[in-house]
Amino acid sequence: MAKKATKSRKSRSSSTTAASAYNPSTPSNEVKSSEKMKRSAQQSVVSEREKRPKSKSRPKSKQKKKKTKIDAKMPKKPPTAFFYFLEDFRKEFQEQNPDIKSMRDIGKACGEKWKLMTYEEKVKYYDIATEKRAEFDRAMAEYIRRKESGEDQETEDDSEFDE
DNA sequence: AGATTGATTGTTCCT
DNA sequence: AGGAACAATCAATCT
Repeated sequence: MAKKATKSRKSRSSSTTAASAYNPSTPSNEVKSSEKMKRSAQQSVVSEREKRPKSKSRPKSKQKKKKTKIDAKMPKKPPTAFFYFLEDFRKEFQEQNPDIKSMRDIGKACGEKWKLMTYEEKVKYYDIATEKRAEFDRAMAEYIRRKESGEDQETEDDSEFDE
């Protein structure tokens, strides 16, 4: 039933689709207002964020490492629904399988179960991810704004204290 | 000791 | 239309 949750993207404009499906209490009005702005901001950020350090690090694997601390100001990609499910599933999984501590094994178990889950169950996590992305977009827009406004500011007094 | 990998799916962007 | 890449996490592995 229901159409496939994997509606692909287009979430930005119709992101409310999935959410409204099970939660029709979410009016979509103001969204259009910012839609324009968000789009512009996003594209701008993309250029910046897509600056792939080709020489810096190119993992032979697909998933490159996280090389931590690159741009703390840059909003990282929000976790997907699956990741939220992982966070929750991990707890139970560790309780049931205290022997297994590696995320690798858990990930496999999660992936397997994830596929077994129904749309209703998954939609719950999809909603979280959807909202998170909305916030992410906003954070990104602000990030760009700040960057364009004056990146020179950079007040990092709190950071260099403890050393 | 610090950096990196490995594994999962979802989302996103670019070509 | 599809592929490439990255998102969290933590133990294990490598240098």
